[in-house]
Amino acid sequence: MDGDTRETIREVAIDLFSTRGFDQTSLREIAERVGLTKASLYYHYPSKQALLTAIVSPLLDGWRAVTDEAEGMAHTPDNVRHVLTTLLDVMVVNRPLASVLLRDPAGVVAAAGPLWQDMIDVATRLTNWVAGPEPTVAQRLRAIAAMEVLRAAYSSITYLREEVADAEMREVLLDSALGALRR
Amino acid sequence: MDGDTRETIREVAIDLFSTRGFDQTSLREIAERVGLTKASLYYHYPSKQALLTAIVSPLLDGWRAVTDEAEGMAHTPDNVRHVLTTLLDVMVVNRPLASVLLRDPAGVVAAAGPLWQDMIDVATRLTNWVAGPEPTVAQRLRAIAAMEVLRAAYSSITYLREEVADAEMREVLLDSALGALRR
DNA sequence: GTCTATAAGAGGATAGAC
DNA sequence: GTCTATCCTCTTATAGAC
Repeated sequence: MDGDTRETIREVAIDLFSTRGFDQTSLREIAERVGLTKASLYYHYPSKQALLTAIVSPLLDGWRAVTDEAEGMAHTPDNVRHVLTTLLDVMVVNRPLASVLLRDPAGVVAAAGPLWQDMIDVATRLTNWVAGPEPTVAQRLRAIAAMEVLRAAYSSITYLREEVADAEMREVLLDSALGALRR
Repeated sequence: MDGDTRETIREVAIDLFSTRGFDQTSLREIAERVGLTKASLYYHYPSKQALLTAIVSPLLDGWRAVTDEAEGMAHTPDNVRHVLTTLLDVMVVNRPLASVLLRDPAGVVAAAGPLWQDMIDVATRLTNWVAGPEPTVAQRLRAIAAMEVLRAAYSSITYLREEVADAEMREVLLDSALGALRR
């Protein structure tokens, strides 16, 4: 059974957006891979932008959940570790999906509009929490750096040919992020 | 004197590519901002791709210089610090230019072709050197993470509203990258 | 060196038959 | 739900006058 055409379209789109980029991927290509015509896609999604939104939303939801939880917690070393761990989980789970953002930020920005602003806002809130209360500029820079380390979960696809076990990646990157954070 | 039209075009293109993305920026927009017509651009650059190449090449050259120097050095803690420092300098100096790459990697990949492969190759060589001789998977992950920290030089534009002095940024990010690297 | 005019094509999106 | 056919707009790029 291939019951859910809508879901198939979403999966194909994730694959293409994450490798070729959002702008570089035409609806014709997606339709071809799914085995439909361009016009048929519009029955399932009213626009290319709507398709993008359907793809990206789960990641935003994940970030928001982590952020909401964090902001209810005191900024202790244990809690920082916990928050970074949870965030890393979200990133690893949504790996293919997040590549969509990294492949063509400009295209996503142009298409996603307010959704993108939401992502910036959530990411900013999270970075601010990680930086701690009344942070110095240096602490804020370190917080940004720590977040960038987690991004290595995606870059590693480019640079490491061999497969890395999710568990090892989580462990190493968490420790590395904490290293980037402390003075 | 506005003697060098060619250089003016390059500067306007960097500005637009880095904010709107390579694909999202049309030659019409560039021409408009420069005060020429689209057709006139083609007198100075034979194609949009050639324009991109002219923009990106200096960054590639910078990376290559750092990489070549690194590969002639032993992998000692002092040398690692030196290499990361030099790389950070290159990134800070070429900040607007590097944003072109980050804004629309997919578009750049599609247009730059072999040039892009060169960049991947150089970045890979550098990451490998930073990981040290016969590295474990964990060491390679940490090397990737350290490189990502340097990228915070660019992300900080998004997250830090206030201006950060180049000197402070270099100091903090270098220390943070070293923190990400060590176990 | 810069212009006007135009070619040649791809993209997203819609109308309406089946 | 899927199709064919079409619209409209925008793009990169070229031809040729000045």
